[in-house]
Amino acid sequence: MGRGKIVIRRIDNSTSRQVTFSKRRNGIFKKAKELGILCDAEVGLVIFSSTGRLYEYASSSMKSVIDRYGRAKEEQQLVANPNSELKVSLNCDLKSCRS
Amino acid sequence: MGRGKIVIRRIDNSTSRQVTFSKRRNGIFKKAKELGILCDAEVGLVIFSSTGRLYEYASSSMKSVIDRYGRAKEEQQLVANPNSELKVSLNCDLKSCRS
DNA sequence: CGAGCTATATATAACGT
DNA sequence: TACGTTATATATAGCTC
Repeated sequence: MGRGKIVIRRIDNSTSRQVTFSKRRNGIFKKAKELGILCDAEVGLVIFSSTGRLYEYASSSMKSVIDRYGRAKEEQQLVANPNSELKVSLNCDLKSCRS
Repeated sequence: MGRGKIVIRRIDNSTSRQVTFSKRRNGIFKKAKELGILCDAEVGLVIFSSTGRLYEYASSSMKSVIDRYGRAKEEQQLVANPNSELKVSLNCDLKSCRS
């Protein structure tokens, strides 16, 4: 998206990499916000630059996103590896929640 | 970006919302991957659709991103609220790491 | 440097099937 | 309803200041 087409590989020149990082970081944060609003989704985005600096965006709060992520992952594990008497009822509950 | 300009507000029609969600989700994941590669950044993206389904992308692993996020947040707290004898040495260390 | 400025490359909204 | 298509809106690469 620009004057010339680029190949997606690490930008060697440090200055160019910083400039591109700044521009694209702004772009992806905007996209994340739009997705959250347009589609009523909960979005969490964490980015560490190559210099180690943290940038973040969450449509709600990062804590909320990470907590929910942990719970969702636990559910995935249970469904993939059912090993308790909760299997049947849990599967039913999950399926009924899906669109 | 399309046949018509849209306003960024929640899409009321459920079907349209799902379609837009699917397209934009793909788009933002692509952007996240490109940013990670081009700029040598560590990226973590978590999205919960309005139906509650989880979608995720991490340039490394989500665990790595979340762990690093937690550590970065702790550092931010320490720098913002210095309340220990570690203040001076920690500030020095952090500053020397910045570009 | 960091902040704009276009020309182009991409993403995607509105339609077709 | 889920997939292609394509006209348009956006993002952004390379420059300029």
